Amino acid sequence: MSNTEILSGIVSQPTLHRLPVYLNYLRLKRDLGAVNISSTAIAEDLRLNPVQVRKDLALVSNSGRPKTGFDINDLIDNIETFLGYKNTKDVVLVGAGKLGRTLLSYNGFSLCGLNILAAFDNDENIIGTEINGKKIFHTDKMKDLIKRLGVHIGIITVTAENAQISCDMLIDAGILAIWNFAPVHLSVPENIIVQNENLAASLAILSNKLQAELSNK
Amino acid sequence: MSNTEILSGIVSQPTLHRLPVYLNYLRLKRDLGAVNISSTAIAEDLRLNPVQVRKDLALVSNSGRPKTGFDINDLIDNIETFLGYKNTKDVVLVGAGKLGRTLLSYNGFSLCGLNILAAFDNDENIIGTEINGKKIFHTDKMKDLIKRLGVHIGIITVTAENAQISCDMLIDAGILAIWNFAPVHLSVPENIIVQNENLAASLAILSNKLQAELSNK
DNA sequence: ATTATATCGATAAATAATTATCGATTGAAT
DNA sequence: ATTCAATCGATAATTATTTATCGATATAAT
Repeated sequence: MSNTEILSGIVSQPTLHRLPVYLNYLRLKRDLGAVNISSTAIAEDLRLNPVQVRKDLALVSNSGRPKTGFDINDLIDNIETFLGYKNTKDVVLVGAGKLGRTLLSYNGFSLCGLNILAAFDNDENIIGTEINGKKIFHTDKMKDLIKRLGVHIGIITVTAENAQISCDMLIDAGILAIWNFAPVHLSVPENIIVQNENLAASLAILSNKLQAELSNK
Repeated sequence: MSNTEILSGIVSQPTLHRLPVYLNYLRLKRDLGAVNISSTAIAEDLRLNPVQVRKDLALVSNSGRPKTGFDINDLIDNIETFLGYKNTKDVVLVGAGKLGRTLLSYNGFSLCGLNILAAFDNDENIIGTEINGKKIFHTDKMKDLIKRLGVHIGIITVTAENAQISCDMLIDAGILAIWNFAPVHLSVPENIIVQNENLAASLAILSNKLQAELSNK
C-alpha cells in the first residue's frame, strides 16, 4: 500500500489547495539556492499562518527539524509524492477547440504526472491531425480507445451545450474521474468524480475582494 | 452605495464559489422552461445540502416563497447583480501566448461582466496584431495605457519565469487586482489582490479523490 | 372552509478549519 | 559546557462552515 493510498481522503480541501502552492514556492526557493526553509518563512512569504503551514507540511513530511526547518529538496519530493505527481496518470481530452488545443500543447502537465494520451472531437476538419504529438480522434472511437488504453480520467473542454453528452460518453466508456472546464454542472452517477474548473468562481472572488477594497477607501 | 458594495466582504469563500455554480444551473433550468425552483431541488441536483443552498441564496435574494420556491429569473438576476456581473469590469491581459490568446478569444467573459480591453506582450512578431478585436501592445506601453484607460484588473498569462516581473509592472502601472494564471506565487504589496488560477491544485484534488475511490474498492 | 404538505427562513447544534499556546529539541553563540 | 533563540510538533482554544431542527406560511387538495 502506497503512501498516497494510505493518506488519500483524509486531507481537507483547503490543504489540498495549498500544497501545490507550497510546491511552486519551494521550487522557486530551491532554484534561488536555498537548502533549508522554515514554516515561519514560508508563511511570511505566502501570507499564511505559520501553524497552518506546519500542519499542512506535517501531513506530507517528517523531515522538519527545530532551529533548521525543512530540507527543501526533501520537502519538494514529499509533496510531489503525496500529490501523486510521481506516478503518471494517463488521461484523454474531449473537445479540441481553443481551450482544448491550449491544454494539449501545454507541457507543464507532465510536472504533475499528467499525460494526455489523445483527444476526441466531432469536427471532421481536425480529426486525424495531431497537436503536440497528441492525435485527435472522432468521438465514435472514444469507448473503444478508452477501454483499450485503460484510462480513468477525462478532461472536458467542449462547449457548455455539449458538456453533458460528452460526460455521458466518457462515463459509458469507463471513465471514473472528470476534469470539467465547461461552465456547467454535470450530472453524474454517485461514484463518478467531477472536478470543476470554475473560472467564473475565481473571477467572482477576485472582483468581490476588489469591491471590498475599493469601498473601504 | 450599491448592493454589491454593502455586501462585499461579508460572504464566505465557499459561498462565493457556489454562487456561480447555482447560476450555471439556474440558467440551464430556465432554458429548459422552468419558472420556479426550490432549494431542495437545487440541492438534490447539485448534491448539496438544502439548508446550505437556502443560506447561500438568502444572501442574494429574498424572493423565496413557501411551497413555491424561488422565481428562477429573479434568482438569476439577483445572483448576477450580487456577483457584479451586471457592471462591466475592464481588464488588460499580459502574455499573448497560447493561454493568453485563448482567453482573448473567449467571449464568455462578457457574461461575467469582464471586458478585456487590450493585451501586452514582448514578442515583436505579434505586437500590433489583433485577437478577437483586442490589440496587442508592447509591454513598454503598459503603464501609459493602463493609466489612460483607468483599468484596475490585470490578467497574467505569461510563463512562470516572467510572472513576477509582469506583476511588478502591472502594479507599477496602477493595477489593484491580478488574476494570475502562471503557476507561481506572486509577491505583492499588502493592498494588492491576487487571485490564483491554480490548475495544479484542481488536478491534485481530482486525483486525490480518485485515489481514495480506487483504494476503497 | 379545512386540512395536508412543501417550502422558506431563523435558530441551534455539530463539524471542520484556523489560530494560539506551550514544551521539547536542535544548533549557534558565548 | 552553558545559555540562548529559533523552530518543530502536539494540544487547546477559537472561529468558520455546515448540517439539523422547527415554527411560519403559501399553495393545493379535500
